[in-house]
Amino acid sequence: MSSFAGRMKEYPTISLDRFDRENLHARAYFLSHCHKDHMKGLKGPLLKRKLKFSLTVKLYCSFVTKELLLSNPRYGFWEDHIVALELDSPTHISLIDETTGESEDVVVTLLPAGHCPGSVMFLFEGSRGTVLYTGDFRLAIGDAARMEHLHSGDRVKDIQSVYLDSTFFNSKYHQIPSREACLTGITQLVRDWICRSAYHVVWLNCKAAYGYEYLFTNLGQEFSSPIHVNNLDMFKKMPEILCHMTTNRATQIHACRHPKDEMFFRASRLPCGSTAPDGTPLNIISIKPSTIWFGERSKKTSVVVKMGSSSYRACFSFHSSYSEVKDFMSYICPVNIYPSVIPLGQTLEDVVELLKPLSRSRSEGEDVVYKPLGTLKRTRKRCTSEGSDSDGDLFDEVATAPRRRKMPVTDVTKVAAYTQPHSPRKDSPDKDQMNILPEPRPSTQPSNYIDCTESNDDDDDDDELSNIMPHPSGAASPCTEMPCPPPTSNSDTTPSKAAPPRWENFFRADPVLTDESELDNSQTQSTENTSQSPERFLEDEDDGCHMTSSQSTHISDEVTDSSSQIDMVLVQVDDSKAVTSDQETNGLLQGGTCKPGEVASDVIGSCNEPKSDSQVSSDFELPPTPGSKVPEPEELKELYRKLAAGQEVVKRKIF
DNA sequence: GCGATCAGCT
DNA sequence: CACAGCTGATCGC
Repeated sequence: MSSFAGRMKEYPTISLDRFDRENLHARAYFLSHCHKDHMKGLKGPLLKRKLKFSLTVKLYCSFVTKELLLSNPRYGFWEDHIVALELDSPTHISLIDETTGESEDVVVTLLPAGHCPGSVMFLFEGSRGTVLYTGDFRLAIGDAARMEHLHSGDRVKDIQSVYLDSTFFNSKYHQIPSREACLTGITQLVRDWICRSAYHVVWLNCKAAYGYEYLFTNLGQEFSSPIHVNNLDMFKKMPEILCHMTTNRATQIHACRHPKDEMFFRASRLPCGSTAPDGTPLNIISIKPSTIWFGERSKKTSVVVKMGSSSYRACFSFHSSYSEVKDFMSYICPVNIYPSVIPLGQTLEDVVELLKPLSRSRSEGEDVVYKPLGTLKRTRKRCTSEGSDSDGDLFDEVATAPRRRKMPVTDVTKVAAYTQPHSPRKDSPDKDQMNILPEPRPSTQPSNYIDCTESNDDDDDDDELSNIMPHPSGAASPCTEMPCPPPTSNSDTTPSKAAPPRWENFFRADPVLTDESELDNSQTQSTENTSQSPERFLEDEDDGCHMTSSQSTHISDEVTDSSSQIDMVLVQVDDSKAVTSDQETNGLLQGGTCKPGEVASDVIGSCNEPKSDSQVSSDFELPPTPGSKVPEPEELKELYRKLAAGQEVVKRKIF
């Protein structure tokens, strides 16, 4: 959470992302994005009164932020005082003191921040130097080099100060998998689940905040099925978002909310109350996007980790990792870096100390080398990174920014994707800014997918699945192509592949349950229907869990090597890895073939029961799932025969 | 009645 | 482990 007080040393007459206290006297306001912790005081009565009598005080933000802000009527009084600016378009602003008439000019440029729809950074240029206020951001490594307005000609601008989103500037978050990698993992889990039957639904447990639209729109696109959310009013002018989301509950992917949604989920209900009209209980998994949870893991994990029988954590970050921040700051190498977020468990001093090596600010003990011919040069020992200066600039002027090769601006799509993918055109800034859809990276699609490689599950409770899964042996998902098969009343049959689903025939739009007794009732019923043991609820909350390893590594806690910036590869399972190392170690595949109804793959780690560090074989000694199909001796025999012959025993999905 | 602040909760 | 909120209680105006 931002603890930025609102003002920058260099330009104290403007306020950013804070609108209370001293900021009430600002000459101009800037809002980087529409998250509440950056809007403190924005609807305060004092500010409202000030606006009423002011002709010059404005709020500057992106077009999307303006739209999102004004979709909340409580901010309606800002309407005539908001100036929406295009991305990457330097704009001259006069900062006028209305009492004295005194004026100061600055040029501000909005840079895409990749944090949530409409989020931007503000670059200010004026008589007191060039400063960058980052707001909250998620940029990938190398993105800064592609940002035109951080450069002047071929060189990086000389930036005096950066007011930095340091949320994850901590070695715990040294590496966070890329947006694409996280998306791939989540997509795969969703695919595995919703393709089992029409009654298999996914609940994305996302906190109510802008920032998940990237996930929603990509999933919506991937499965040609819109995501159910409570409200879409704020996106009414953003067709690219709108077309992948819906307020119609008859869909398989949900991101709806309810004040007691976790309780609903534990009762096998969706927050919206949607049910199948024929009374068939829905099989719901929850996916909770998290970053901090992953950062707390001492071992590397997959991008998606199974928590309980039907709940998953998926890595997902709105903020840049340590490496990404480091890359960004090393590249622009400002004189000062002021953190605007103090991560939990750290002090301001900790963060400042960590940031010092990335800035040009003079620190104690740092030598100042005087140049015989006039200007002085500071040692550059710390302000280096790849492509840094060679000896050639030994006599650089003090004010010279570090020399960095600007990248061709041909690959800005990824940088701008989250907020605005293209350089805005003058004729339709709105439309441009609302296009937040990045192109998914096809290269990260798995080439081989093992439906079931982890049998080290908790589960004693996936009955609902075993009743429904068409392939008790845990073989490949029936869904091998999109769109998903239509729902069938007999879920034990493999659905036909061609026809698109007709959800209206299978879902009933019941009013959302609010009555406790009704909820309790539904819970009872649901429990009966699905044979879920009460223990499951405990497991879901179990935090004493232990990661299983998988091929896909994750947040790395190594701070030593900044060169290893490779995104964690998610789902690349080659044939030789058709059996997980766990299984191999355990000489497995007896009871270790996939349990019916299991969603598991090399991408998905599991985290449901406390296990020993060595990931003991007791993983596979769990009692069989009640109601599941125990392999017949003939089947086992056949399995052993295939194993002995080196044949495939697990079906793979080929993409 | 409203806003600010905090505890508690996801 | 909670990234960004929400609700409810309390207090002051």
